[in-house]
Amino acid sequence: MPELPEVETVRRGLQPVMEGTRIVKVETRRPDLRFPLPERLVETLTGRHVTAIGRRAKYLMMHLEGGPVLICHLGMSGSFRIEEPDGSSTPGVFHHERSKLAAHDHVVFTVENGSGRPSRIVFNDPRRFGFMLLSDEASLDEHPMLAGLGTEPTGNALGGALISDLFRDRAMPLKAALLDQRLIAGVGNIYACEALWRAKLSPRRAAGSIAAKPGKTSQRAERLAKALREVIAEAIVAGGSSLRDHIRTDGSLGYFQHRFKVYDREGEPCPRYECSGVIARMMQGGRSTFYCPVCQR
DNA sequence: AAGTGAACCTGAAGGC
DNA sequence: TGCCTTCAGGTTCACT
Repeated sequence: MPELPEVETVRRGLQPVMEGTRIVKVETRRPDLRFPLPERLVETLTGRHVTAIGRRAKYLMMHLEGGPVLICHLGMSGSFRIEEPDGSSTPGVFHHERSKLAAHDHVVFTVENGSGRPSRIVFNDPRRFGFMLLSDEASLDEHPMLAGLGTEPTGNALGGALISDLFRDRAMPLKAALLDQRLIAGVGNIYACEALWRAKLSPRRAAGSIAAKPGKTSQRAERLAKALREVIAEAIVAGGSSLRDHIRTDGSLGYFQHRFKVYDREGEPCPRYECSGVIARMMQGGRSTFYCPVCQR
């Protein structure tokens, strides 16, 4: 489910309910996700105030008073849902299920904002590829899961010049380069496909082939940088993509999936104006790549 | 270095 | 109805 836009959507959902609140209870309903849950998870979090909910690439960070940071990754199927207090005026679809937990609800946080009406934040992950790790504010950047991450594909940091520098002399296919979190961090299978279509670049092309010669600029690298920034930004505005299940913390759906141009559209005509191509699917590194063989070169 | 395949795990969808 | 295969938004590791 979650690439950068989905994780950012989750962050924005959690922020108003968690920031500034105190965690009054943490319940773990199994000992492990992808990794064993941190041994001291419950005792470290219980009773502490949440100071901020952050994000880096596809990682969520729950910052706690006094220094601890809970690093969360949603894997393929992880999600958080928020259960507002009974009688809250905030709309939520889970009021009636307040006392029930569903299959694959693995970690339950109860937070208290001072009104005397606690909310529950429930982490659900059927496939358990997600994980939670404890770190500390002071050493967060050096945490093994975060230290090697590349540039965020948001804002102005990612430009043609940087793409050129990152991709120069690399023989790996562009698609593989986009999925390499050490180069650009947060792009997954969907947005890699979509960005390459927008940039009219073949997923097969060697990454190094779009790099500018020293001292020059590369139109292809500029196009790819722009396509990445735009598709990520648009997806965040749309609340991410919801494919097989709900994504947003309030139970509503993101709607960017309706704007996919190539992803999961094998056999459909290429949506580009006056392109006669048909969207194709191939496997690269064990993942499906969707692309237009006609206009993506 | 690049490419492939497998592994982790569950569930949905499609074919028969 | 059931049984089987294939595939899925991520990451990592072993091997050619």
